[in-house]
Amino acid sequence: MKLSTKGRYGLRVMYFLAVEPDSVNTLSELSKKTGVNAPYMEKILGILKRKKLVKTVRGANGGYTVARDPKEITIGEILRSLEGNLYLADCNSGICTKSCPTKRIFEYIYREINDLLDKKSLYEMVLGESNNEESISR
Amino acid sequence: MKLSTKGRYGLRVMYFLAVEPDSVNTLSELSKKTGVNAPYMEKILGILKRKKLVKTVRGANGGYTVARDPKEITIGEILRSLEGNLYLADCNSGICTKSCPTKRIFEYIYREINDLLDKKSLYEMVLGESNNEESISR
DNA sequence: ATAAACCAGACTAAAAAGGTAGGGATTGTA
DNA sequence: TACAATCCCTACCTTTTTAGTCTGGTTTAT
Repeated sequence: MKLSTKGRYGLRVMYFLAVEPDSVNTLSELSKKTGVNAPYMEKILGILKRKKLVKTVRGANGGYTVARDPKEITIGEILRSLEGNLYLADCNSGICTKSCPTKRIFEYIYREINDLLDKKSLYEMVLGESNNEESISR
Repeated sequence: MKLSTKGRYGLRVMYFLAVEPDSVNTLSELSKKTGVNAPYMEKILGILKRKKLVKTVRGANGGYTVARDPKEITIGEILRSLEGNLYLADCNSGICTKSCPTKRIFEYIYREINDLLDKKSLYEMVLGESNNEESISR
């Protein structure tokens, strides 16, 4: 159970976009800032665009911006859009019928993790450096 | 970000062992109960044994039992033993230097998820059916 | 002895992740 | 209008991981 690079790189690029929400970053700028090769970064940005987390400006002088107020975008939303659903359970096997305890525990964990991730906004992450320090590094 | 079958099957088998902590289950019994084919179940049990989550009795009439009091075993311990560390971050790239916000957010999430998983014991999972119902299905 | 059980490691097929490539569409500017 | 800068899209490929299989052990109660 590990986040893939898509999730990590995706969150990283969202950070750089959120830092300057009013300026347009080109793919090559974002590739440089994040340290991720351009074609792969482009793929990730494509996903983020389809999920309406980034906006694009096409043509010359175009590029990418964050689609919405970073205060309204949660870490959970970003990760789910790139990692697929964080759904852990998957009760196959006739074993787990109506009241399967394994299934219920997975559903519980699933909800808790998502709640947790949705409590943290992209904006808080940007602020992290300064005022959130103490709540983050315990 | 999804649990592999190892984690799911492993938690399932730990549940069946915890339900009757005093009886010895053979591999084939556990394979039947969990609905997982025997050779693969055996592999999973091997991992759980090395992690000291199950005990074995070798030879005829042998089998598997839970190694410790289910109250002392957490869901997190089980999942980590099968899924590897749930470590999400991994700041490569000179980009993320001393005060990388992405790294810190991942470390924060990592701790929170592990805290969460370690708050739930195997015993509580076994009880789930009856008294934990309302806290689990919200 | 023998049969019932666990043990250990190597092998393989399938899926997912990670990365590449290349051509197409859009648009600001000269 | 031409052209260069830009996003856009799909298909492909390689590597790693997952999931499962196989074989041949070792241990021990009867």
